[in-house]
Amino acid sequence: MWATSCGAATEADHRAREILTRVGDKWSVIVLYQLGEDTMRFTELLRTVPGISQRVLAVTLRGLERDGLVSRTVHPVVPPHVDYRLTPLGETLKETVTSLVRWTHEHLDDIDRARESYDETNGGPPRRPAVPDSDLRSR
Amino acid sequence: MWATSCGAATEADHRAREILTRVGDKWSVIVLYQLGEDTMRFTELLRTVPGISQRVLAVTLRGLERDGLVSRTVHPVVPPHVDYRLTPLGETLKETVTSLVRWTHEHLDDIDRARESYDETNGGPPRRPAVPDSDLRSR
DNA sequence: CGGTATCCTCCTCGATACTG
DNA sequence: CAGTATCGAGGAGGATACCG
Repeated sequence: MWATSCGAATEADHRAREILTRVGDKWSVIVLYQLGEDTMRFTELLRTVPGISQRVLAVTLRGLERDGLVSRTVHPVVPPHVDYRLTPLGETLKETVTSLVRWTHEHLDDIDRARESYDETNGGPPRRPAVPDSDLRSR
Repeated sequence: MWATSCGAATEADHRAREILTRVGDKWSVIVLYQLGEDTMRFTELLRTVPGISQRVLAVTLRGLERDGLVSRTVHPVVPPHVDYRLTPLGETLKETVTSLVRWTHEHLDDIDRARESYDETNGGPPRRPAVPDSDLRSR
């Protein structure tokens, strides 16, 4: 229903690609995965997803919330307490996300080996374009 | 096994996130999905994945090939004939990718609605940082 | 046909600092 | 605790041109 022999850029295709961009985004998948395990607070996510910055986590959560995948609950206490959890819609994605993450863990080694052998036959790992040094413009 | 309460940035986690970046990349998922349907030639993919540029398709395929997910077969004829298809490793990802794409199509409307209602309660869709208008340089 | 080579432009992400 | 504001660097991706 998608891979029609004719490659017309339908509206649905365009939208689908847009959504995939969100779902496929670097951090969204991980955050969704974590929330699939349990309801979590902001700082908890910040710790559990090491490497993510405060700002990016905030942006990511906002995006997921806007898409209706994650809900945000503020408990009016002090200090503030905010819970994030999957919405029913988010739950429908849970299995797919889980299998994606699981696949990744199961095949880390395969990919490592594939890359090694690829880099061997071709010359080394993908090289940087080699900065022309004369690129440092006025600052 | 992943969501350990302690959020130490293990090597595996780091690698896993790297792989997710590849798998979750905008175009990779779509290309993998297409190749899941059938073996395809370069130009065929170029048409079937409307919106992708020649360069980006080439880069994407190179990446997938390096990761051992896609194989490239050159038939020494003129004009050149090159086939791309999933490797056995790529096949192991097929189901997950398919369900991801299917989910996307099934929930396009849900997401649209969620965004609308979100944008309604908050002020309009996420705005651009407001281009300082004096940014429109010569074109 | 199936790519590379360049160039250039956003847009994402990270670091840092400040606030309710 | 849970964010927002600001800034700056880098990479992803598009347009275009050319090659085997």
